[in-house]
Amino acid sequence: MTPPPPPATEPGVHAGSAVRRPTLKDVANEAGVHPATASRALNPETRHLVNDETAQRVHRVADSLGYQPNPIARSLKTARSSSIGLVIPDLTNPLFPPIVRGVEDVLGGVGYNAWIVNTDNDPARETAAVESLQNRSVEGFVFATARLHHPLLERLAAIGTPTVLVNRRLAMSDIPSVTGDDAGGVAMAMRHLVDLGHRKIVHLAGPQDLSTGVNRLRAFRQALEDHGLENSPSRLKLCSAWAETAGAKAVTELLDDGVEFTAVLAGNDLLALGCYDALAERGLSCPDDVSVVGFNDMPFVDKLSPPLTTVRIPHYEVGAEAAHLLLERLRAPSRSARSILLPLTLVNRKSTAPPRRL
Amino acid sequence: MTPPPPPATEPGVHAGSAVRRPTLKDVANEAGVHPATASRALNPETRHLVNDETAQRVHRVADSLGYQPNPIARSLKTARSSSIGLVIPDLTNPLFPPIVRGVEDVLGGVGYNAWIVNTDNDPARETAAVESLQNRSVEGFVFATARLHHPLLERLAAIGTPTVLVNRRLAMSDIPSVTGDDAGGVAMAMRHLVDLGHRKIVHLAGPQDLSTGVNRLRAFRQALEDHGLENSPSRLKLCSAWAETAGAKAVTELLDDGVEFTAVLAGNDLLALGCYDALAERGLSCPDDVSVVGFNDMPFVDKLSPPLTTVRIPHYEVGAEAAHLLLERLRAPSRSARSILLPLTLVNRKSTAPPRRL
DNA sequence: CTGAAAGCGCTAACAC
DNA sequence: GTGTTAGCGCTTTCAG
Repeated sequence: MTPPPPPATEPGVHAGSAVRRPTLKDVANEAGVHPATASRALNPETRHLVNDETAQRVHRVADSLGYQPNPIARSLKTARSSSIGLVIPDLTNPLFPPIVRGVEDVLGGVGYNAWIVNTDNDPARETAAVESLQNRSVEGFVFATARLHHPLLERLAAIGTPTVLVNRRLAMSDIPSVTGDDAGGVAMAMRHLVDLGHRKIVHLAGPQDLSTGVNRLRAFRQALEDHGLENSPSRLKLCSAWAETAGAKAVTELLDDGVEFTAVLAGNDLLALGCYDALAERGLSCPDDVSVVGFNDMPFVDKLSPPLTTVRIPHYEVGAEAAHLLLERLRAPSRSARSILLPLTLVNRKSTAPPRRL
Repeated sequence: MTPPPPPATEPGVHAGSAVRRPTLKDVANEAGVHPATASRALNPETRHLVNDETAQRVHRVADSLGYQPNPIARSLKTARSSSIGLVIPDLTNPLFPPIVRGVEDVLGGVGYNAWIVNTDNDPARETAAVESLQNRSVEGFVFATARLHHPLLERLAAIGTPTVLVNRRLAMSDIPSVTGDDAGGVAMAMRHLVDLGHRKIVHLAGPQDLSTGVNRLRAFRQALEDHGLENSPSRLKLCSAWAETAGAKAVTELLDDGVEFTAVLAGNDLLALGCYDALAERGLSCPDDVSVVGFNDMPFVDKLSPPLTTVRIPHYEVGAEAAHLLLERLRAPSRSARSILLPLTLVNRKSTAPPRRL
């Protein structure tokens, strides 16, 4: 003799104010139980505390009413928000969207959401963003903005805020991170070049305040040594930014200085792009005159002419793994922090060939 | 005789549980006023209701305590969340990041935030996402996923949910939107081609269930007429997706069918890319044999060979304008809904030239 | 197993 | 101008 269900509201789409959304109390009343019982019945964690029959009734009523728990009220009570902060430099940099999707896809699977903020690499914006996210009670953070020395992240780690880094790491800290195996990637790229017969290889190194920049440079030096190649300082150009212009400038200077090289290992694809520009400007052909390999496998670098050979970083997986790490951390704050190194792959296209000139 | 301020806590960065974050009550106690008064003093909207002296004292105490209002508690009380939902097909499509940043940048300026969800163009995912966002009490939506016929959006509009569309619109509905002026863009592109001397121009039309697809096609036909060009059905290829493969397929079929053309107007850059592929496959050169113009000015299309001439849509501004429209709507729900058409620009690069072959 | 009661932090009537 | 009171919707002791 349950009362007839009320006129079914269109599930999922409620009016701004046309019909008040049902609350837990409504469900409880309708089901003839106390709100606390309804709460227990509806929450998977506590469902076992309530009589199975009652629980089913509550569920039926909830469905028929189109009841949806109010996460805000729940948050206020539990001080948990089912949300995390995802801090990136700039969404329009094609590196980051796959990471974001990786994070969101795994988070979404367990009812979590991410607040995304762009810092444009401005520490002040970053601090403000973190503060604002903390106000919104995020339970943890994923940062793609780590610098080698990063006071904010160090402080966050010190006070135990659940945090996972992606792509980049701090100089010294045990903050869990998910990064590509830069050293491995560089080794692959260098072996590729050496196998092709190249002996004079230059490196366009990225900013040395970021772990990626220093790791790739270090690995380059290691590869030089491993392959018995001369480690001349002239074979190295430090670029102040991961930007096309910086890459072009570096290669132009190399050329102007009369440095001999048949191949260049660019710290990333943007630098490689700049390299293409500078080479073209000097009437040098790629790969006939010089081979170049990039890093990241950005969208459309396969459309360049020649298509860019590059080291692919599994960005989506980076994001997904980071989300897993963070969730794990949130569930069991005690578990020791792990970091993950993801394998990279060389994508061999047309921008590398055996050296023609000495 | 104000009591000495407590030891200053590191502002902005609080421990997970080390020190409890100060609440309004703490501030009120410290300032010797009732929480309600503190609330009024701290809230710009109501600050005028309280004695200026008292208000200043409250502010001082709040600062010294590092007090930050809890948006969750406020939301629960006010039923407003200072957040909106931003629904896009896929963040990894380079079209969308600039839109997202446009939205977030203006929203952030007034204390709003956006929840971003990806639907992968799946209506079921979209419905689920909207529902989940409604649970989170978003105050409104920006949709980049509109189809000509879109029951969900129609329902949302019907019940008065503040909503703004970007890029695409519905067939018939007065939902406010911010889009590029597709008709104008196509007209510019066609005039460009005609001025170059092209008379045989084909159009690779995008999906016809999206407003962009039909608007660009309609404008193409209009341009044919305006310039006195023959409107032969063979000069048109409908593509089932905005994808490179679809573009390649279309052009290949055109070639196979012996259709004569010296220029192609691609519905978007991806289609243009496919066009490049198909042309190359047949040993045809661009722009020597055929000129192509794209649509969108995606990142890196200036790096193709030849660099793609395309119609640029100001995506960032689209997002920014949409945010403004939505905010306005949230402040004054009554104000009549406007839609905005943003001017497009032709980016003339190297992929168009006077026709060589007839 | 279920109900009662309290309270998360804040704001909005309503008094005074 | 300020305090009082109540309550947003939910969870969580604590009793029974």
